[in-house]
Amino acid sequence: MEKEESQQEIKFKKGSWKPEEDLLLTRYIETHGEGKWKTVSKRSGLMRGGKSCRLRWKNYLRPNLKHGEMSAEEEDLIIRMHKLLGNRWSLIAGRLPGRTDNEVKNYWNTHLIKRYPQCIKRVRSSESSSNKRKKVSHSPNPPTINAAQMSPHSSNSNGCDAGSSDKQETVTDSINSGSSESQKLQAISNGGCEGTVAYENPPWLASLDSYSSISVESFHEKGSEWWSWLESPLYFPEDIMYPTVLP
DNA sequence: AAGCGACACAACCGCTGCTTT
DNA sequence: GAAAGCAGCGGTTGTGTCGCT
Repeated sequence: MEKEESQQEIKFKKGSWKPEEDLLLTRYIETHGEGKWKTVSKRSGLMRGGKSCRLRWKNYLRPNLKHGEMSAEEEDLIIRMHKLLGNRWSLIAGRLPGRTDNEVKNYWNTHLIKRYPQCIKRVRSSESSSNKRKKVSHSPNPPTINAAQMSPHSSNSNGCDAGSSDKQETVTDSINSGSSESQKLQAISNGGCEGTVAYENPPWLASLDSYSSISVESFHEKGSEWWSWLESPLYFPEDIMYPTVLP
């Protein structure tokens, strides 16, 4: 049985999708709806794996998708969100109507990464200390957010800028190490910076019931409030995280 | 005009976590 | 509670296109 299926998988077609395949998939989903991708791949007549079907639909065929150049607003939001969430592309894409996680990821990797190389370092160093993919809610509701990744970056007069990979490591190290609960919370609420926090703490800190995550329920409840806060210029002063735009 | 390298984007792969049995 | 199956995510790779020599 398993052997049979694995043999069948070998027959799955790979590579670029042809217009007629797109049409088949679109018609099938319009009739039967999304989901059960394994079934889609079998019943639609496509010789494609379920994963491939899903990806094609989500990234290309789905209605209301935007293609083409990112607007300045979208780009700005990506930068802000990336600073906050790191490489959580699906979350970032969720705030960009019509854009997919793959598109955001590609855009970041091809366009923005050149302009903000200091940010790569920061994310990599932060991910190296918490490399495991963070839990994301299965429901369509907002996900669980890892508090370490949401830590606000303080303004500073003590070299504690948000672009500092060292400082980011300090935060995550502190959180991941065997520090006490209160020390961990301190590390988060200070954004890893000892001393003054020049910018107002984020509203979600008040809702933290543990150092590691914010509950789905509380995020759902307060989500829009937090997002609008996130999007405010106060939170990510451009001159701190991105002091220069490289030529 | 041909060859080559860089770039952009689509698609694949491996892994994780949730749901179902 | 354990195992299996499935969906989704992020990293990586493959391929087509464009510009330069």
